[in-house]
Amino acid sequence: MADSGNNFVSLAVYNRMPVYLKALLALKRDGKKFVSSVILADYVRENPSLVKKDLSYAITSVGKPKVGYDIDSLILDVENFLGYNNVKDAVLVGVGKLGQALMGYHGFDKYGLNIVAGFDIDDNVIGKVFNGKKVFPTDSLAGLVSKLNIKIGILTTPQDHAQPMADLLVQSGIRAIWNFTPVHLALPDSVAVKNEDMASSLAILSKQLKEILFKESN
Amino acid sequence: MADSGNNFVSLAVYNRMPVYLKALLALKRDGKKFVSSVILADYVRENPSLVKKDLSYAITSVGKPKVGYDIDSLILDVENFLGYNNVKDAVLVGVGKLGQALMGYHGFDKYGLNIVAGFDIDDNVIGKVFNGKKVFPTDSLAGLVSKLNIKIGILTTPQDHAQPMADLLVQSGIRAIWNFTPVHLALPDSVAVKNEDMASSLAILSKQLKEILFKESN
DNA sequence: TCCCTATCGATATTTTTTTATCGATATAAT
DNA sequence: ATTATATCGATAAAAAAATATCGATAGGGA
Repeated sequence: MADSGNNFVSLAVYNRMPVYLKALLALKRDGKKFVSSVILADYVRENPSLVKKDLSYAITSVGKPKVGYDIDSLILDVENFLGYNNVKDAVLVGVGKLGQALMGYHGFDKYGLNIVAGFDIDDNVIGKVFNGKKVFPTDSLAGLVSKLNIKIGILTTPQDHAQPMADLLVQSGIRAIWNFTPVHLALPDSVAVKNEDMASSLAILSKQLKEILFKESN
Repeated sequence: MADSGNNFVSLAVYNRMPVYLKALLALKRDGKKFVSSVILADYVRENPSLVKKDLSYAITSVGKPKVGYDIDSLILDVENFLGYNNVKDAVLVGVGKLGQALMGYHGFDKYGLNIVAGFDIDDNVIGKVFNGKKVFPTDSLAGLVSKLNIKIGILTTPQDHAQPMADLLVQSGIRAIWNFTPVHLALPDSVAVKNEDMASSLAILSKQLKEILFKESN
């Protein structure tokens, strides 16, 4: 049954769910109507039992023995679980190359994320428009955030502005920060943080590469 | 003792290690010489026992009772564990906004990652230079990768080019792909993949935000 | 129609990860 | 010099996560 309210679901499940979704969309494109946990597990390289348990958090209707799950309905369930249907407004602070890339990324619509505006201190970008979203001076951040009751902030500033801008976001009423800077932010418990940690990713990739090359040399 | 060779260390450790490193660098900047597992755990919001166990994978010298670990030597150990000292060359495919941001990002030096060149099919970027790295046509990718024996490819293309370009990378001899596209890549087992999954990150951030707001409303 | 089989969903088992405990010891205080 | 204490490092215990098992059942084929 679907997880209504606040039953605990582990972060690992949240990490795998979008992977299942990508697989389901690919299977749908291939014209498939049903998929079993075995097929899906094979596709995403997980264990079928794990897939069944994970999907049980999202699913609203039962799967059929001998056939598996209805792909269309499963896609809806997973998208719903991930919150892709309820739109979440966000502001972005630091409109450099990365900030521009994120403002211009059309994929966020799909995830239910709507970047309302960008903020920067640089006159060269203030006033510019990326993907229909305008860049404002950081002075005006607090006003807009509180007026529109925005809860999510995306942080793409240079390192030395990360903490001050995070503080400004929090003062303005932001309660969740998606941190693309490599800075360890000091924030109150009342604010959620997700660090997009390139260092970790790269370390994991290197480790895996090392393991693959090691296995071959033996 | 430090993990030499191929003793298994879990991905969770690899995820936390860069967080410890950031904390250690911050403590060093504050003039601290030693740090205990309790202090470090408090800083990164983990359990002291976990910190001790994690650090044991990286550490080469023992910590002192009543004092803790020597910060300078611990920083070296963790950087070594993460492979920041041995330089890893990489190529980047897809020099759009995100590709340019990554090519221009100076932080990668620190992690031991050296982007040697960018590749694209668009004449508007071919020939341009970002952060001292030139952009070449994708035709020339295979030649350069095999000549320089490069093992890591960074994928920042539009969605529809992701799989073909991943295939090209693999054919050229690339053995590890850092995938910034939201595409599920079909690749042989002999190639490591790390998906930089924005969908997962955002889902986790939303979940945390929801939990925080839920907790307050009760 | 009646069996055979693939699969679900629930639960039991196993494995992995995290946390707690404890003896040894270096440092600081008395 | 002696004592008290904070910490390490090893290991035991607990918790969490992943995997395997199994009865029930829908669908396909004899």
